[in-house]
Amino acid sequence: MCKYCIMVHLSSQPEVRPGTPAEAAACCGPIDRLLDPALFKALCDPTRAALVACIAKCGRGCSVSEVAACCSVDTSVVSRHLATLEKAGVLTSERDGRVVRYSVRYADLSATLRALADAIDACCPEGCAEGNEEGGCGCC
Amino acid sequence: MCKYCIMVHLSSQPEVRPGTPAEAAACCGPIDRLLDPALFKALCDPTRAALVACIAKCGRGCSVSEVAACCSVDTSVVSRHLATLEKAGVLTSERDGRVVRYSVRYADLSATLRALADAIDACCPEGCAEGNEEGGCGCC
DNA sequence: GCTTTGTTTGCATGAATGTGCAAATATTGC
DNA sequence: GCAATATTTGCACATTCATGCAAACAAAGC
Repeated sequence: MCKYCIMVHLSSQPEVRPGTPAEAAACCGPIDRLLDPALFKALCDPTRAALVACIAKCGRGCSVSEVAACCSVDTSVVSRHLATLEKAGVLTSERDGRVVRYSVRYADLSATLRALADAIDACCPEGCAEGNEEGGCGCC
Repeated sequence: MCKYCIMVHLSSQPEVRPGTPAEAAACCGPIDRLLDPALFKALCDPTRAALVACIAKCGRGCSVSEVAACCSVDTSVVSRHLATLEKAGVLTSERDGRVVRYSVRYADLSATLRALADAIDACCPEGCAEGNEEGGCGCC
């Protein structure tokens, strides 16, 4: 619990919610960790997004040259994009001889997105998600 | 259903799944629409992500100057960032006299993220999500 | 009308980034 | 060892973009 939330708790106010954006910024909640710019940075490029969708729909490990055959950019560019996506945790790579196969980390990726969705709903004052009415918000 | 999937269906193969990334790219599924680079582009900047988290935790409409007090960048920069986030569908704005209040579109944002998570799971060949064993994948 | 406050826009600048080409590296088969 | 195939890296280039400052615009109060 952050400094602000402790303060509010000590004053035993029923609604635990920062009153201003400045207080909210000082109040650390699940959304701070889950709203990770690094993940979005990996997916914000149209070419990279297309590569992820392509590999995801293929449903198996795909080599760099296989993936490069799908899009209009150079193989070296695809290689760099796939490395970027792996570093961001979207893909995994596996070397098989000369070939490097990239596959989507389905479970990790979807779990991260659902956790973020939960964190966003927990911040919703009108209770977008259920189980948000027991006093205090779930944002901190 | 895309051209590839129709072809596969007509040949009555049990497993509806593109065999190569090239076929997968030609196969349009839910993930193609949901893996939208525009949304990620809005959230990929650290400053913008912090602004969203800040407004989300605050739980109410926040003015530009209020939000600007939270971070170290100029008010004009915050104004531009908030406009960008609104255009991407993350925030909504409402004018109240001189003040423009931005709030998070909680329900829309979390629903989009969950739909993407579902689409990713539907592509998973090992059935990360349940209800994926009735023959054929959910990627197309 | 004038002033004040809040927000947006024009402009310049520096940094980051996507891309292609060529070269280098890695691995397999001969 | 040598050739062929697959991937990565170095380099250059063009574009995008985040940022700050100043000016313009909008709305309220006097």
